Amino acid sequence: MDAVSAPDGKVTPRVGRPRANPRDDDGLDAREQILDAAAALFAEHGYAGTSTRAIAERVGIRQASLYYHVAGKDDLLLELLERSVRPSLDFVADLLRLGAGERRYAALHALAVIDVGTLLATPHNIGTLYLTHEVQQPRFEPFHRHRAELRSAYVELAGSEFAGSCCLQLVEMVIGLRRDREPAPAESAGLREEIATACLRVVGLAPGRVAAAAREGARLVEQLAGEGSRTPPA
Amino acid sequence: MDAVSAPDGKVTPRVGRPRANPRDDDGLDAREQILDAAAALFAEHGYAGTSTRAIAERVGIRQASLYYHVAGKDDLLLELLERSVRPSLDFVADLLRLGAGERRYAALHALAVIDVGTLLATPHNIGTLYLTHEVQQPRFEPFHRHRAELRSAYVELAGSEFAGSCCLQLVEMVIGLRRDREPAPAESAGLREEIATACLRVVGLAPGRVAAAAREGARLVEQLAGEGSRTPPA
DNA sequence: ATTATCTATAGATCTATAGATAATGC
DNA sequence: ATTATCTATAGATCTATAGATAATGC
Repeated sequence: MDAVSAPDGKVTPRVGRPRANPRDDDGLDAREQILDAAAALFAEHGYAGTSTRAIAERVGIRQASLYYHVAGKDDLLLELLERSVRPSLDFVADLLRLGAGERRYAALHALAVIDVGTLLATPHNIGTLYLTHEVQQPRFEPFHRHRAELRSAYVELAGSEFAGSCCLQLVEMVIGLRRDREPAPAESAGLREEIATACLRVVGLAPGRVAAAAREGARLVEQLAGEGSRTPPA
Repeated sequence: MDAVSAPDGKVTPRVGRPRANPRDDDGLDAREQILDAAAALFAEHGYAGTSTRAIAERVGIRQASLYYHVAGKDDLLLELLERSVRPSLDFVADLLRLGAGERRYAALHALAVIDVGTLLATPHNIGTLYLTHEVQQPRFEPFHRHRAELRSAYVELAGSEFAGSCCLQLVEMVIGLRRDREPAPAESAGLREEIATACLRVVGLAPGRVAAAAREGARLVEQLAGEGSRTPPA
């Protein structure tokens, strides 16, 4: 046994000097614990409003000890941002292929369902960080590239720049809904469908055809989520 | 003449010790100059990312001199936030009255047009501050109340909580569009219509009735904007 | 005399680095 | 010996207050 995860939450001996205020062992390695603490605090107080000291305190270590695991605060934000787009992005290529021609609307529905799902599955509602102003700094360019890829998938499936923007905007509504009131898992499933259906309406699909496209979209989601080793989002 | 505004932009003598770095006289009083500088900097670097020193420097005064006109940084943010909702809110009562019954969709369209208009008219795209995390502090409760009023107007006209959220979300899309690329005034008019029409579609109005509701909505906007002493938004 | 600024500064941060130390592993 | 932490601190902020000063107004 490798001296880290305890199957029952008991404290497990670690290499290195002991922490000042050890928390219950959650089985995560130190970097992951730090990312989780940062996510929670960034989401509540914003990036600039969160000090490295506050992050360290939540983890149970001293402020300076963060730097053994992490290059700096921006390092943390970048990784969290990436985790909020990557899972959706993993499906984009397949969806664009499957969505060529007739099944465009089904694919759009599926993309929305998946993307709302990853935003819901994200720990501590990281999506709130999308609009933090610091994100515009060149340091976060990799995230921007990935989000732009996602956006252009919406544009292609929705049929125009404007319609694509509307869909992305509707999908990201889930961030605010989740902030105002954490939805129960049961509601979440319905929310994914509702938002995806709103996307179909906003792009101008005739109401008579919305239900069919939604059904076909749901099939696409199951097909893609089942197929790879990927986890289906929440 | 009252020693402040110069009709031709020339420097006008002021009461009080001269400023360290006087800018060209823009005719605004000091508080207004400070608000404008704060808006520009908050929008670019965020609230937490903007120091009082930076605001003062943009105005051409020393950091400490701000406090003669302003109680603190949060004072500035609150006032800017209020200015981004108040103009729309001034129309809400009338729209809810006019929109009872059959004209609900026309009133929804009108509300969206007006609201996109005020977000477009806002100096330095203040709307970006809606999602700044500091806004959640109790200090900014007055703004929250006003935005909640606006939101519930959308909910009432759209017919459900969810549909109302969708509309508000679509309207606020203009903030991001404006951030990515400042739209020319000519595009702005079209944008208002496009977004308002997207709202009608997203709430499920039959496509055949969208155009008529949009026309009627446009009439409502003219009627309301013309009627009071209020300025029609940009 | 009044007004709007200035200079100077206290006190409270905050990030990141340097070097010491308390565990385990061999 | 290696690892993961600790303590201590430098250097750079940042907000807000106190008191001085340079204009205009009367």
